[in-house]
Amino acid sequence: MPPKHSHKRDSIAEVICSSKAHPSADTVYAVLRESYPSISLATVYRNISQLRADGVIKSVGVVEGVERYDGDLSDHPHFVCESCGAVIDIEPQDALGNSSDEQIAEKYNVEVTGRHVVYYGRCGNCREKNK
Amino acid sequence: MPPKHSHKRDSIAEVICSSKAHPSADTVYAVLRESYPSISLATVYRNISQLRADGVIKSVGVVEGVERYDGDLSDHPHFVCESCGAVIDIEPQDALGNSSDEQIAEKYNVEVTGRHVVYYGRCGNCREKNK
DNA sequence: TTAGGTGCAAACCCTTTGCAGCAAG
DNA sequence: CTTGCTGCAAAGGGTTTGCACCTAA
Repeated sequence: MPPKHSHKRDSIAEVICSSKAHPSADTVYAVLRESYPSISLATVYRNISQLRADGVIKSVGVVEGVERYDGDLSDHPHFVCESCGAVIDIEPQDALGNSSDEQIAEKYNVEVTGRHVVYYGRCGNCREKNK
Repeated sequence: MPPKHSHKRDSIAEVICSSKAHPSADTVYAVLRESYPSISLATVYRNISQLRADGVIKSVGVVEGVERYDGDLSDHPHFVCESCGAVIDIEPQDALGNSSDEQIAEKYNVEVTGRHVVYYGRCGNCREKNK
């Protein structure tokens, strides 16, 4: 049978995709309570999980113990404020190797104190196991 | 008065700094139970926190819900296996812009499916607040 | 009718903290 | 002494899950 439709799931996706703040589950929950006063946090978590599996949204990592999500699936850098936890998009052309910290600092009005490059995938062990 | 000395803290730092696996608090705990059968997980967490504040170790982020640590303070890329959670060091010269995914895949025997560049620091708002 | 979606509450799990006792300067 | 370190157990806080009910195809 054809996949079902869920207004709430659509709304959750919309909140994440239309925001530039990389919201957490709890933030999405707070926003949606205005439209769906009875919505449950569990519903938000479950739908976020499914939206991730469906490739509609992705995680940008855990900031201050809370997972943050992004509706922009393109591979791009982020800036994380260590004071308030804000997550800011950095344009791909400003990535490491193309731009200095000073250039990023000026362009995005931030102070860069550190950077981190992470690759994801499967390690040699897991590939051997045909996982 | 001069700062005190703690054999356990030294051992915790040593486990992290001598490992290339980027261990979690729980992994450190498991290792140290061999030398200190009565050590508490709380002690591991407290000392990790202090070692971080002292700049002896740093966090490499949260993998599968668990924080991982690195005794190599240099700014370098990592590879995270999405199957088993392994964290592998990537040499700085292989960072984005200097190396293709294929080159990384071959050199480190991994399969790269994604990458992420993160800058850390203070955002404009927080700088205005003189935080 | 029937697989999937939802709310609620409890469970989970990693991490932190309060407290009393211990150890080192 | 006096400050810091430790173990224990409990508390915290974000996320997941079991269950019964509801909803859309």
